[in-house]
Amino acid sequence: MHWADVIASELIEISSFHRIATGISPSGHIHLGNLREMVTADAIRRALIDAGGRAELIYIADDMDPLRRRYPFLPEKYSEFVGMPLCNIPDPDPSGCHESYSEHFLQPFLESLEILGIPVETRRASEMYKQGLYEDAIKVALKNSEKVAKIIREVTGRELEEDWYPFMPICEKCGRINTTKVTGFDENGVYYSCKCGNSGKVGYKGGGKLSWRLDWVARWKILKITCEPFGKDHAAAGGSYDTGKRLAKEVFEYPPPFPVPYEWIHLKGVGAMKSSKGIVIPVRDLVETLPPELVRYVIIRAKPERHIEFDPSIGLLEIIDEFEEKFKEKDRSVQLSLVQEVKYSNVPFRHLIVVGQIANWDLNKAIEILERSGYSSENLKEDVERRLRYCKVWLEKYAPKTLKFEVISGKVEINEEEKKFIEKYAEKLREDMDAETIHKLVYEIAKDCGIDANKAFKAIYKILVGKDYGPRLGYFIKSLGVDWVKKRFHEAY
RNA sequence: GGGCUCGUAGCUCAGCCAGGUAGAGCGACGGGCUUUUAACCCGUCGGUCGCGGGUUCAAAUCCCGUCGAGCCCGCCA
Repeated sequence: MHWADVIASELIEISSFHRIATGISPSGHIHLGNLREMVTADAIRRALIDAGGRAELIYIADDMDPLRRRYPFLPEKYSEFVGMPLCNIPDPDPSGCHESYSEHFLQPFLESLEILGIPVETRRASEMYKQGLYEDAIKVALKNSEKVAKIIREVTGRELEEDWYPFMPICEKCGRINTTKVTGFDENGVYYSCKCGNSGKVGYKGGGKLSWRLDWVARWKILKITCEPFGKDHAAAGGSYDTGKRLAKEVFEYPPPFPVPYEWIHLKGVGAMKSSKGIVIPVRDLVETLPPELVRYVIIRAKPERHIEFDPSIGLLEIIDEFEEKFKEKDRSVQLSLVQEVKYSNVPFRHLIVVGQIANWDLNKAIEILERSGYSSENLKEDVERRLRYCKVWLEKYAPKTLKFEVISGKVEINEEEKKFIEKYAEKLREDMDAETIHKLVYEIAKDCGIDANKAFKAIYKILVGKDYGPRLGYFIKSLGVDWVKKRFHEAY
């Protein structure tokens, strides 16, 4: 049974309707590692529906979260914004394409979610706070500060100051949220003093936010969350899910959601993807490189509790092979990955890599080549058009050099034997020959010259692509144009 | 100090939740194929399921312990 179906079957015993929450932080590029949370949630949503239940996905974008420090990808002057809520910090892109720091990272991610077929209700924390949705929760938390502190002490073993409050006001003077300290509260608002020297009072609607461990729990109740995937950092003993469970029951009187902890995705040879370190593959980039079903498949094929070692290069090619194979078997991971009804032709991605390069990414030329090689199906053109685009991007961005070739010009060093072969070959090569004839001619001429066919092929590849090997020769020469190839032979030595 | 995950063929992993004669892909080796760049087809080799104990008619699977690897929490979120 697929992991998503196992979770769905457990959920459906609790209720037939579920609200699944996700909470990826828009504090930097949202990357493949973050995406795991969304795709995991969506796989569960689909599994629930397949099991006869209903489900909705909610994404709480915590744009009230303060900027922790100036990350390496940020300009120098961003030091001054450290501590301010992300929604109040300007777009770090020099073009200022979005209205705030958080929107700059959030927007492309939301676009990607549409491409990935993940229907999600997005709620921004800043808006929820301003709308007053948190008001009751804040009051409950403040009134129960001692109880909250006790729970946190018991679960985490951490010491909290006597006058600790689970609320972080935004300083009206310096705009920071992590430099303030609550000094008291009443019906009108929360009183604070800030390290900047300012002190004052903020309201319950948008004047500040609950500290993380409380904020998370408050959301569960406000949005009626029943299930939530989260990173294993939250899942560790004494982590925020542990405190959350108790706070939910004892302070907010709401049952904690069904937890689905998941592991990090590592970038092969680099380590865990961390937006703060800038080692990431942004989701936006990924959906331009791979068909959506494959992006999903990378995540869905692995159980959430397992590490994923993501290799965007040759390793990805192996996953694509696997996907194409399992696609025929109606594999469950494939089912849960498909976004729309896509009709795959029988052309492997691996082969498109070669054809695309020969055809110089021209669709009609590519189709022509494919048809000559015997591929045919109703949806060939439609499918190739779609996947050829991805293929090109992948090849440019992630493919190992060994899979790329480039038609070269200029002189090439070849020996007498090779020269003799090339000359004879060029002499016999004619424009009206078909690919197969061109190909067979190599063996013929090689035999005449008394050289090994292998050497003959190598000689030609050396001249055309500067390597000992290359794409299947007949089609290659045909698509380059026989006359052009002859000319190339002449200028090569 | 605490928690989680992993340990099964040379490699990557499936199988474990609901116990019933160890699987796949890749690699290697042998063969086929007048080259789809790491194409394709056929075949062979390859594992005391980390280790020790327990439960059971029966354990890779359940339980206890132990060793090794990785990560997380004990700042913030």
